[in-house]
Amino acid sequence: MQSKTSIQTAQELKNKGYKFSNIRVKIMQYLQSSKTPLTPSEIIQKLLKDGLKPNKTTVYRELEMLSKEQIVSELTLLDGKKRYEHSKLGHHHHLICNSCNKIECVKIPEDLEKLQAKIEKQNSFKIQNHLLEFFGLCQKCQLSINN
Amino acid sequence: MQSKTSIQTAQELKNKGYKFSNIRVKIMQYLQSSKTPLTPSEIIQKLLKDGLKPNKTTVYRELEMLSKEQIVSELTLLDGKKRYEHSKLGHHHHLICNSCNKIECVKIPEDLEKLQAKIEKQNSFKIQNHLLEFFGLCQKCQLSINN
DNA sequence: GTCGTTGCAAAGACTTTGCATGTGA
DNA sequence: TCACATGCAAAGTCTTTGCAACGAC
Repeated sequence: MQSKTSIQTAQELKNKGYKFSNIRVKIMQYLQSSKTPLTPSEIIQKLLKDGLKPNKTTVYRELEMLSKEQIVSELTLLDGKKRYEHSKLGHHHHLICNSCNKIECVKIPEDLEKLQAKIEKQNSFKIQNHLLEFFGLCQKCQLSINN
Repeated sequence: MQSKTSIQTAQELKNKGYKFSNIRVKIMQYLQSSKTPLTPSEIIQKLLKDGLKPNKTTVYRELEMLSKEQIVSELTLLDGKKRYEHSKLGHHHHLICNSCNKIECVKIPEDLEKLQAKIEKQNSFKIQNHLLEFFGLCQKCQLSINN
C-alpha cells in the first residue's frame, strides 16, 4: 500500500512555528541520508561524533515532532526499540540480517494489492497499511558462514 | 515460509527435567486457546482471574522457557511489547485493528514464495523467515465508524 | 520579548537478574 | 532428596514528563 509522501518544505515548517536549531537540522540530515532506520541511541552517537552533546530527551522529542509532522516514520521491530526513517523513502520493506542485524531497505514493485484485496474480502477487514519484513542472511554473512 | 511445528509432548518436556506446575500448565492453556497473541501482563490478568497470584518474574521466566522450547513464539510489534502465541498455530499473519487494537490471525495459503525468490535473487539476501502484518479496521470498527 | 527548544532530574513502563525459599517427582 | 520453580527486591533499558533556563527570530 503506497503512502503519500508529500513532505513539508522548510518554509511550511517555519510557518508552523518550528525553529531550525542545530540539533534538529543534524537529525534531519542523518535520517535523510541513512540507508537504514535509526534508533534514538544511534542518532545520539552520530551527534556525539559531530561534536554535539545532545540530551537524550531532546532527541526523543525531536523524533516525536518529526514523526508527528510525518517527516519521518516510526517502526517497531525485532528488539522492541523504535526506529525512524525518512518519509521520502516512501513505502518499502526491509531485509534484516539474522547474523549481523544489518537492515537494508527494499522496494517491491508489484506489492501486495491482490493479496490484500483477497484478505479484505475473506476477513471483512479494511486494510489501511501493512508491514512486510524479511529475515535472513545478508550477502556478507552468507559468505562468512560458508568459509 | 512455513516453519516446522513439531511441538514437544508433555513426556518430552518431563524428560528434559521440566515440572508441570500449576502456573505453567495454566499459561500453556491460555496460549493454546487464545485467538490472539498475549502479552505477559494479559497472562497475569488471566492468572489473577483464575485465583492465582503470580509474580511477574515467574510469568516472564515461563514465557522465556516456552519460547526457548519453541512451544510458543515471540512477537514484537506495534507498541514494543512482547507478545506470545502458541506454535501449533504454525506460520500465519495478523490483522491488527487501528481503532480497537484487536489482533486477529490469518493464514495465507499461497504465501510469498515467488516474491521471496525474486527478492533473494535481486538482493543477494538469503531469506529465512518473514513477517507480514496488516493494519486497518476490523469489521466491528468499520461499522461503528460508519454510524 | 515571545515562544519554541533544551537540559536535567525524576518517574514510568517493561523486562531481567540474584538470591533465598518453596515444591513437585 | 534434589533439581527445578517461585517470590521478592533490585537493577537495567528504553522512553516520557515537569520544570526551569536558554536561544532563535
